[in-house]
Amino acid sequence: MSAAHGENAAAREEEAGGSGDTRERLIEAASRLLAGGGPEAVTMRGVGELAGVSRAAPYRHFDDKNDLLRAVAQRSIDAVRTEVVAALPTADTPPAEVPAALRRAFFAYLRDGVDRPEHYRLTFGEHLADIGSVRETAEEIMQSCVAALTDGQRAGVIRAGDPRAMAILAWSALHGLVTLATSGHLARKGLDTPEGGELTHLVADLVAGLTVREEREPARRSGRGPAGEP
Amino acid sequence: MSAAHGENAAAREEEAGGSGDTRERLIEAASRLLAGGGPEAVTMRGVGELAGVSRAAPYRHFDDKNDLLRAVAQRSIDAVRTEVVAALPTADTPPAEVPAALRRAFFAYLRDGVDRPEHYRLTFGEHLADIGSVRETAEEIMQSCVAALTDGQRAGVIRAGDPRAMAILAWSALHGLVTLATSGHLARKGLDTPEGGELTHLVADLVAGLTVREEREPARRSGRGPAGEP
DNA sequence: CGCCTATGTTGACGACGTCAACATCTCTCC
DNA sequence: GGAGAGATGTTGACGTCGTCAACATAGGCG
Repeated sequence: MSAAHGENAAAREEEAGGSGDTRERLIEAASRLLAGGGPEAVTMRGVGELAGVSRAAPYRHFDDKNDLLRAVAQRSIDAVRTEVVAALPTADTPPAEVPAALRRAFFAYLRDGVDRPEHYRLTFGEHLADIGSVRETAEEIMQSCVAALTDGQRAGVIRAGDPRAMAILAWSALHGLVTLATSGHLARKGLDTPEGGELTHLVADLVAGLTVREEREPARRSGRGPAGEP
Repeated sequence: MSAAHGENAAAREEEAGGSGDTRERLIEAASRLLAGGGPEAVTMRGVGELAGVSRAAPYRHFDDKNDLLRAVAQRSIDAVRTEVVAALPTADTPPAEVPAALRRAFFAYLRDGVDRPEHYRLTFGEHLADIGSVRETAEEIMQSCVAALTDGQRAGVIRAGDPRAMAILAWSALHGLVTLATSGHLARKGLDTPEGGELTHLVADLVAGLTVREEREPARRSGRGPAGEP
């Protein structure tokens, strides 16, 4: 009832050169199966086989299937965080470049989700139980976004308002775009190229809604959108 | 490969007084199990038992488990559509009341999702395969929203911009709020009462972003939010 | 050397989705 | 009325899945 997760044997041999290789191969195999057919396609037997071990071997490294999937999800959200935080504007970003940086960060998030839909759904969806750690990482991304918006407000390029509320709405919109697009509720045409496509425009609109109003209008339907960076 | 779904026997005895009762009980049972523990908790055996029939009886009314869940999802989204469309402003709505009507409609959507999270995820999530019909209903909701925004623009209360893009972003934001809230990524405190809570404020902010700018500021953190209808 | 732990294997169990075979009930048509 | 047909429901069985128990091996350490 109170044991931490993933406290299976061999959890602590992190960088010991031993044979932690197997654990790695298991995660990789699970990740591959996940990408191929969603969580249902990740079977312990299949993972073992793909990793070159037997069907019960994964239980030497993970408590159960949920624990294994959690490791995959954690790895996935860590990558998202790295990418998004790197793109977000900081206090040092010249004010004029803040909107472009926001667009880059938002689009990176969107792209991660759309490119690996099963990983995204696993990470931010409902399938997983007991994902405290994943949730923490998500909260870190949120905090970075709030900080970026606050900086932008100080610099006079982000409109007034509770930055946390704005970040939640922006994140929700991105999350919605990813899941709606990948579940087929949205046309997804043109997202193959990073610059083109409807989602690019939507991200631009989203950022436009966060910035202060100048003479700029929503910038819709203008051949090359404002997402081509300065 | 080309057969329509749900074309099982007895699919056509819709209002025939016969014993279509069983089909109804099966859907009800599946719905109950779904609400209790997600799609994994919906087992054909369990559905049969809860409906008072045997484990294979559901196959007389549905092609397979997916078909049964699709029926549940269709019923769910139909209810959402009815509720949301009823709340949306129409061309006859006095301009001054358009924002409030939008808030009501958006909040109804949000509330439906948060109140029955498993149904919502089933309907708008990824679990289901071959949900053409569900997707069509979702598209109808979208169209109604686009129409409402267009009317609002004509009436001068909705800001300029591509109404379809605005509707997609708004829907995405609502969808994101629902799924993030119900998967625990968001604090969900206070949503028990329809008027209170953070989500109410967020919906208000969302609508504020769609309306024309007057002297109004984002209206955050003001004890009783603008969601208490006029 | 002998033991302990980490790691890996096979065997087995129960739950699940699903199909086939059989039973029953009802309606229709002669 | 009776015979057939179709709709509806039942049990039996199969293969797959997650998971545990029992057993095997191998390496480190006293």
